[in-house]
Amino acid sequence: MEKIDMKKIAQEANVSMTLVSQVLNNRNIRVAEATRRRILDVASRYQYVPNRLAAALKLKRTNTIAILVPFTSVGFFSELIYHIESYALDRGYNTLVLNTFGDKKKEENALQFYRSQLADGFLVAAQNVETNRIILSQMKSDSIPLVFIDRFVDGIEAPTVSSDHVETAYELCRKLIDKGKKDIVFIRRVDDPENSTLRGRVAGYARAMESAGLAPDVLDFHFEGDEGSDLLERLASRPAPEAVFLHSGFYMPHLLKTCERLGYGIGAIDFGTVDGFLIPFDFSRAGELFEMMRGNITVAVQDTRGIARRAVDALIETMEAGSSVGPGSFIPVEWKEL
Amino acid sequence: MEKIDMKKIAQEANVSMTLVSQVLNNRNIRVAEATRRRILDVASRYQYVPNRLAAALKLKRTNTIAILVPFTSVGFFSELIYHIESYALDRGYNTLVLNTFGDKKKEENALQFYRSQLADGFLVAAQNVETNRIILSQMKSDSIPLVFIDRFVDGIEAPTVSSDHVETAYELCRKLIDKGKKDIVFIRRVDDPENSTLRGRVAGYARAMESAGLAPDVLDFHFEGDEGSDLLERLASRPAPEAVFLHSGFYMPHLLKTCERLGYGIGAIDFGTVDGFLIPFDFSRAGELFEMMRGNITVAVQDTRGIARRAVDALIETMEAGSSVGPGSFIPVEWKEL
DNA sequence: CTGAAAGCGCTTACAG
DNA sequence: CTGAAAGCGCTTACAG
Repeated sequence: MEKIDMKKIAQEANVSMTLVSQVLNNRNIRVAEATRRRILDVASRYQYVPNRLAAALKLKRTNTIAILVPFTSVGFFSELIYHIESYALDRGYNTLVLNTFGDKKKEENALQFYRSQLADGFLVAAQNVETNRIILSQMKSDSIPLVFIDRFVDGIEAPTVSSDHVETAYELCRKLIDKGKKDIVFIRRVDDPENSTLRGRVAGYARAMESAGLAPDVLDFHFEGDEGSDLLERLASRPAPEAVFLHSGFYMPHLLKTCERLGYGIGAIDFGTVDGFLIPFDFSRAGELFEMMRGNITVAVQDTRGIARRAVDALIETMEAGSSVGPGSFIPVEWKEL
Repeated sequence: MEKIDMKKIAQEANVSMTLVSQVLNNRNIRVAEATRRRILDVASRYQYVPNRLAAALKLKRTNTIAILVPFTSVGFFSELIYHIESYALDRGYNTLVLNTFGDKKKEENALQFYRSQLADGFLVAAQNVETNRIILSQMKSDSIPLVFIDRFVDGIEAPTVSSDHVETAYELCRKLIDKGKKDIVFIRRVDDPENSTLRGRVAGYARAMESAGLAPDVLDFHFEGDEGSDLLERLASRPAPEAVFLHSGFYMPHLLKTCERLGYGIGAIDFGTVDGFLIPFDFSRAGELFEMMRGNITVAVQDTRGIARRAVDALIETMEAGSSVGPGSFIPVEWKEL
């Protein structure tokens, strides 16, 4: 089967390429119905599929939204991608996911992508803030439409759609305080310290503690899969806390395993975190731990669907209007206690 | 900041576009070092980024691999994507994930994508077999490089990289038989009946049962999220089984919830499945269930990393050699008992 | 060492 | 109603 293009269709149907293009793209021009049929017939006979590369080159628009997120196989970002892709498709846009794997080099490459014109707009949850600031500001100066999702980069003006991380953390910490806890440690993974989400949560936690006359107590750990974590050592060097505020549910299984190895009386600890978590089937003693924790878990669940839709709307608005929409929006979280 | 292209760089540097292209792409031609510097300087001064659309249009190659998979936020496909992207990048290829959401229309669109030249080759885990057969055979006749991953479509000749689903199911069923179980029901979601993976597992299960003089017993259910499932009714109409072979661990939480609602003595049932599973944090009674199941779970865990790498290798070989590699390969599974 | 020119497959004023 | 022609931004023979 030989390769077919518009030129061949035009020859075969005895019309000009102009007409072929118009008809195939459903432009509402007046064409003789017979001519129209002829063109369509030839196209389908040869199983013609347009070359989007060529069209995009000419039109300077690809009808595609790029989503830049750190890779996660479960949880917040994974759900977010699902909802973004699904909703963007409904709104007539293709999507392109650029995973960064927490790798500076890869995130940089992904961002350089933008000027290679493969996408009309970007939804960005940047991970390596330092690396990205430069590229993101280039994007701004080239007026590439850009919306931050979940997190933002200081100094880059773009709408941000996210939960209100500060308020959420404040409320979560208040809930722990209201249960009578005083010794509440905020546990955070620090591999990504400039992450605005994390910073916001720390700020909300600290404000809640201070306003209750308590001293904020932040414990940092490093994490590279179940192997390279120093959480155990960090926790071992101090007494077991009364309550724990873990900045993201993503690390909850790891935290539980660690607590277990340290021999903590898990039933006595209150846990608060953001976003639900999943326990792996081969997590030994998972059953007992679950039982012990019952009644001591507070979770702020982010509305990934809401965030996704608002972000896509904001980006499309920016792309189509050519103007930046407001300062972004906060999407409310949902609380779960169990 | 004005838009910069090769033409402008050429003018600015007082050379031809040819030279600019050569230098910027590191072609090893002999250029005066001064000229070379000049070109590079101008390019970086204007923050030049090449238009990959234009290059791809000319070269008829994008250096991109498309991955077509049904969307899953956790589990097998999610891990697979991670390993494919990561390894493909190591081998110098960009990737593009096309999620299908189990939607015929969307899968069709995604496949039509192929001839729009946005990718040089495809890794396909097709979900809607009927819809796709036509398009896939078009791809074959256009000699687009294609490798099936995990599952294949009958009648389309392309290498398939996957676990040996038949053998794996046979062995899994044997393990249950060896534990002394006779009443072993195979539970499967039937929304995707032509799925070759599922078919293979049923075949392996049936062979193991028959070779032990037992009657295969397959129970079908429909599933659309936790809401629209008829598993409860299907199970309720019969006595509790001695052992269950669930075709994929993905549905394990759903099965457990259902068993619990039916009041099964879960400790008495042996469970066998393929791929690990994750228990949601808000799964009520998860703890007790975990405890009851201990010692009764057998899982065949697929080697997603191995599958991903082999598949990418096979695809790249096909793309670069222009010739189809062999009939594909099986990647061994790993067994877990707990 | 270097450049002029054709062409990848589209779209769209512009001119009948 | 319809067509000839320019141009999107690259790459690559081909010719000095």
